[in-house]
Amino acid sequence: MENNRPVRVRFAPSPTGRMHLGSGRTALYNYLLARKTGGTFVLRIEDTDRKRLVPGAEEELIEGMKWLGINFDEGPGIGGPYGPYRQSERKAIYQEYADKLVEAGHAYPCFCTPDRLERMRQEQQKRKEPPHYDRTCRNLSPEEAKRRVEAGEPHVIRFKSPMEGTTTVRDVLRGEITVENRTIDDYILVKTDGFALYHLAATVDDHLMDISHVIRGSEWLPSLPLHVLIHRAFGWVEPEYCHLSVFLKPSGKGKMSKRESADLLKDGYSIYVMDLKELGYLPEAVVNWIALMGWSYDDHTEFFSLKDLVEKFSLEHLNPSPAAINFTKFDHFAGLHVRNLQVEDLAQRMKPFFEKAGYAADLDTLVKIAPIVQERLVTLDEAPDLAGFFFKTEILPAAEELVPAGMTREQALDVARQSLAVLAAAPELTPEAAEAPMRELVEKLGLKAGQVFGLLRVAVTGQKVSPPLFESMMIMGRERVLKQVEQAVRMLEG
RNA sequence: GCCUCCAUCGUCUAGGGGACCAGGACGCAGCCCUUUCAAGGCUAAAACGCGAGUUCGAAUCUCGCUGGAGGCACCA
Repeated sequence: MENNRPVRVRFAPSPTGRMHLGSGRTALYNYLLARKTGGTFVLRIEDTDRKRLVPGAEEELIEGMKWLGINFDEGPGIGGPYGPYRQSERKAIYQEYADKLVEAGHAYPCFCTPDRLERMRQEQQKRKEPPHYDRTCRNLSPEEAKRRVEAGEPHVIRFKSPMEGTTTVRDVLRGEITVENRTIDDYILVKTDGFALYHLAATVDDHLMDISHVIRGSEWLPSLPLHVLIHRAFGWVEPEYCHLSVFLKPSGKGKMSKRESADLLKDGYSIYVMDLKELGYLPEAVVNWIALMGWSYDDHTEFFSLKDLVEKFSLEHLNPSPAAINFTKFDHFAGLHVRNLQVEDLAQRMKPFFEKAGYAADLDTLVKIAPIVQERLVTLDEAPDLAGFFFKTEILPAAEELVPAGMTREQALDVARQSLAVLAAAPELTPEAAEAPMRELVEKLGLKAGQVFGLLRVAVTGQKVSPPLFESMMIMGRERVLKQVEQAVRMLEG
């Protein structure tokens, strides 16, 4: 099915909202196929609807792709031989091609008012008919239509779709799909204001930009016959089409709504790519996770870097059925990729999150901390909770937390005093030098390691949960550690 | 309502007529390891939607049903 000839593919989002996981995956698959085949990945902005334009959306989109590591070869900002790459800058091109279609008899001007169309639709609804244009203006003579257009009468351009027969299209994932032509409406190609609508603009651009494979969301599948018909009306050969399954909400019941997306954030999740960055997820994890929603490599390999994916990706292993978003599995991948990082890299990436939490974290210390927090993190955002104490000027545990479960305050005091003596006597506070004498003390006292180390953990870090105790003490330094334990003794005395 | 697509453990999936009393992963439960939290290791429970047909043989092919999803704008 798929050879390895260099493809020309495009990701064609409209800047009408935030970049979500679904668009991220579409961009990713396009990118992967382009890199895999040594082809070209084009970014095209579909901004023909000026009313729905959201300021900053294009910027966030490009930022999101950059964060994920999905770089495009041609597009806004960097240009290319097939530009411009914003459809709003291509208005004249669509007008020209719409005219060609009218001249060739494949399209016609329609003078019906939005008002009339609305009434028509309502009646059709009432009669339980599918909403469609009744083709009134299709029957106008070309002469009359031309005269009214030249008289300046407001009009749209509609596609003259065949009224009988069938149209067969091909989708890479689904094979041949045949539809009855009578179910294909005379869709509007150009609006009254002269702007092209998606169906015309995308089709013309895909041809003009020499796109070989259209990989897009399956919400476009129903309009595929129309797009193919437009290509054919021009006498063009259509590209290969590949419609990706949709992402469903975690319950599997339908697509995610705006409301539900907002609720998600309260649980520390989001379907918006840049939110995930903010939440401390690694882009590597996002890529790995979404790549595997609708694509698989074999029956056991799940950990992939972007580079791995470029090497392994192919259209054959795509799955046509919808996939429910599963954030629990995402967390799993997030953890795997944190653990996969080089220590220096992890330190570097944690830095902004420590700073955001109000800690003046220096890179040298973060490099020391990284190995002991690495296997405990799912997101970078969790790092300051776990290891912020290293940067605190004052660590003040609550006195009652210094008393381990099943122990009296007096017993705890005794343990603290003896621990302090042992630690102070140790040549240095490294795991090698301090752990063995401490364990001897535990044995001598007839206690469990957890009891003694738990007390010390709270005394030294101020936390009940922390990275491994002796490693932490080494990073903190002898002086601070002893000061903390002395403080604990005083607190237990008082 | 109409059109189209989809259908394997709760979820993501492997599977493409015999290798499948269906494999992996997440999660869940239990156990091991253990100074907390993790990580890691082991074990368990857990699926071919239903019905016909084709075939010596069907999770795999065909049809029907059911269920789910998407689409039906002077949005993309």
